[in-house]
Amino acid sequence: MNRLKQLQELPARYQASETEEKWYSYWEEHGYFHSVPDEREPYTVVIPPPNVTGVLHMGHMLNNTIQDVLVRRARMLGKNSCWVPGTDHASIATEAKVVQKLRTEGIKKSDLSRDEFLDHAWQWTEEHGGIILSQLKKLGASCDWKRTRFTLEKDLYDAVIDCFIDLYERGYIYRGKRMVNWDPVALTALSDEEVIHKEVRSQFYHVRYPVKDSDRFITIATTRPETILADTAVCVHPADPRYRDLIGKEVVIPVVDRVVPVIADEYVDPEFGTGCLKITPAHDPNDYEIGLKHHLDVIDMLNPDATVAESIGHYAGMDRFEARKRMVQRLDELALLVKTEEITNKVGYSERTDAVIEPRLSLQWFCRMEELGKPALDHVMNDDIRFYPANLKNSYQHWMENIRDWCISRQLWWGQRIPAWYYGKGEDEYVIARTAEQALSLAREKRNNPALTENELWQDEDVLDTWFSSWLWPITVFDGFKDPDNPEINYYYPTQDLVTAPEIMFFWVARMIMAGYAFKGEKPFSNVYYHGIVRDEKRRKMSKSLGNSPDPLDLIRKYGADGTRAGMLFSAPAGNDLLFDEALCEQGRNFSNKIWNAFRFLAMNMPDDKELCPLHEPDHDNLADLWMEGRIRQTLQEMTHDFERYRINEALKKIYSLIWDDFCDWYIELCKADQPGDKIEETKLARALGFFETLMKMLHPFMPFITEEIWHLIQERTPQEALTISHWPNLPEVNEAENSIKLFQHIQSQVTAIRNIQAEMNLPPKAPLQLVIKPDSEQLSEALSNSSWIYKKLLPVKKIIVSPNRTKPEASAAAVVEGTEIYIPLEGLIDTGKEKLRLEKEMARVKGFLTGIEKKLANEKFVANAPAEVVEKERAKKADAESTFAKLNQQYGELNQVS
RNA sequence: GGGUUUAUAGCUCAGUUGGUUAGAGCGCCACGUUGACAUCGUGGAGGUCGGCAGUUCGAAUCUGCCUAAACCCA
Repeated sequence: MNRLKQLQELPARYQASETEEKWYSYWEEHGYFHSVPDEREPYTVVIPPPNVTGVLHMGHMLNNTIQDVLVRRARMLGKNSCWVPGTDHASIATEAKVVQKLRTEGIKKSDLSRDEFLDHAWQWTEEHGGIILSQLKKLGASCDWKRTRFTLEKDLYDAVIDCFIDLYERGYIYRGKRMVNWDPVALTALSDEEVIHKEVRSQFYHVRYPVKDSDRFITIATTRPETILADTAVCVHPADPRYRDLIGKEVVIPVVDRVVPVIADEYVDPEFGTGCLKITPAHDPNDYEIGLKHHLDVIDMLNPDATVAESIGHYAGMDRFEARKRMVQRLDELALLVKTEEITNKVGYSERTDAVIEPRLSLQWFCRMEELGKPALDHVMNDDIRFYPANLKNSYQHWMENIRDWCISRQLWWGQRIPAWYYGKGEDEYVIARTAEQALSLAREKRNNPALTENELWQDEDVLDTWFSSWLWPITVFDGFKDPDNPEINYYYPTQDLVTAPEIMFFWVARMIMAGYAFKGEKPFSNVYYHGIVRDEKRRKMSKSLGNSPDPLDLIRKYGADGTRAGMLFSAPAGNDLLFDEALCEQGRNFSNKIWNAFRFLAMNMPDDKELCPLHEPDHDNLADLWMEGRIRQTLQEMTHDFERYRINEALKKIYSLIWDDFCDWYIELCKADQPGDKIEETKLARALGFFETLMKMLHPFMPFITEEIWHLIQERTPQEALTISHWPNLPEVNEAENSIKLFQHIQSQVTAIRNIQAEMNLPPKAPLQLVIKPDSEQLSEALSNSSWIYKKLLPVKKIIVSPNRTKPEASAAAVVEGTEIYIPLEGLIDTGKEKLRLEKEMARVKGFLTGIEKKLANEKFVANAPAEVVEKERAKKADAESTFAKLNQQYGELNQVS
């Protein structure tokens, strides 16, 4: 009784926050999101693990909303849905945050031991870790929380070490001195992918170097004049006539007065700059290559923090940019600075610290990519793994075919420590081992020295790139390294869908695919759905630093999680970036409210004394029922098609329109009792509730909370009957469905035409109308007669006559809808001038249409060449248009007689 | 410099193998609230599909060139 009363008195507005709290904990308590292997088909998704100490941003919102829609739908389709959540230790980002935090406490990283630092880092992780996961719950993410993993937890740590050792033994990992991308703020090497090239305005300094034993000069151009200090040659194109005679001579490097050779190499572009290139092998990758080729000296002028090294003898300890200024000044004083021009060039910045990357020669660990990349490329190109949108295969292919070895060592402490133990300073004096003991015995063997002690061994100080652990994620979350044949990995792997952004295709997707084939001999997932980047209305990427990103949790508070989810998805066409607009979340909230009020209206019509059981069998004598049922079936098919192509926003738009336009604006209107205040007939109400239930199922993956709420308001349900674990609707085919839809839509068009007349003739919306409907066939006439109640529900009908033989009543407004003539007698009300204008406009439209078709049909080539079907269709269109025009013309003529 | 993609109503986007005087949402305009919803209802006005040329009976849809923009790689 209480419940019935509650239903009668629902608030006029939907209250999102209480509802969301209630149902999320309900779902969690009943373990609906927990998956264990069983006989069902698995549907597995691994979350792209966010940074453990991060907070939810708009990109996460979009990413996880999409995953949740897919996972929830799969669950309703009867699959064993398993969405594995977790976080990433984000080596460089987290370490930077911890260092910064310690600095505010007056502690320098260099004052701490490795263990002390890691204690601080773990403490930080425990304080901030997992915030983002709890935020995902607010969004409604139906993750299997019991499976939450972290890339630095023991099992996953061990897996990374196993992986390193395995690859080392297979010859894919090597140590070498190479030119790497050096981040002088984070003090670590980075991979190529972690460098962002930005276009900037730079000064291009033209500097002349004196040619030794001559009064000539040779002019070079550079954007980094401080590196002159480390020049070891000047290079020209061998065929460049300007400098040909200087090849083999020597020049004097300004300021340091070092004498270096002038060499020739075809690498130099004579058109660019002065055509004369200064060579600094230690500080530029191309120069390094030239240096190797010509056996040049390598002079490293920078300390790790990008200050000038003591050994250079000038500007020692000075920051590189300060040194640059001073160098320019000095060159000017020496009258060697020819000119300065402003140019646009690309400069590499650290993805994490935004510091200008310094190419630096250093000893690092690398992973060979060529062989690992081969299957990863092939299986994407042959669609074993499908990309959505597919055109991203092109970038993938391009990257894969030009792949370079991966620098995997990072000069950081937060991460998996490289399992290399050294026993000497030589580049090869190391062993790879899981433990110190193992290392010792290996080292004794390798060195052939059984007396070697543990104290003479030291482990590499560095850790591995975070992506070197992330690439194993689809395997390690199911303990596929520790226990390669366990039932879980056998059941869940390969996973089905991966949802991510194109910007991490190389960082992560490509490498996961490599790892999948390298360690499991099988792809890690079948489909990769790439969504766009969330941008603001000015197309700027949303970011914290720009301050142009709303706080997702604020959005959820304002518009509800459902409204926010809908808003994100509305603006998210597959593959395109989305211009986020808060108005779309508002639209989502309004939609929630619309649904709420539709239900509230039905609830108000419920009997006072008993529960009403929703009916799922339509009334076959009620055209509206047959139509609604047909529309639902249609929409289900269309949504299935959209999901197959990952067109999630399209699917949402369809169910949105089905609920709002079809169900609320037409179906519910037709359920209403004739008299205001009277209740809806019980069986009609029961059927409306039946449809409502189906619609809630169809909307549930997108807007899980309000749908679950309404689901339980419609009927009392046991936990086994919760919407989130219910089955996706599957409506049986019905004969005549198509005809019912057509007939109903014909009536809809008529009703709209009549409303148009009401509006254009300025009739008060409630002024009673007489309607004369003149269909063009007996059969249609009978069908419309049987459904004449529909007109009465939707329009203020005083009297309605349906007959194919009626002539036009005098002084009436008229219209022709798909061959059916409509008259509205307006004795005394009609404004003949206006009505004439209306008809003229309509006639002009039809005439224009007709002219187009006649032209086409008059074209002999068209009639001769076009398929018969098409020609036939044009002829039918012509006949229809002619008939409509004739009817309109007659109506117009009669109007003339009246006036 | 190399590669990829995009260019359709004021805005954001649909438009299946070329064949309905081009569709949706938002925005805009007009009218409307004693019967769920103004976080609402009803009706309406807006594009000839970036430009040029071509293929074709027929092109927003195919081809070429041009212009503009975005992204990736070097």
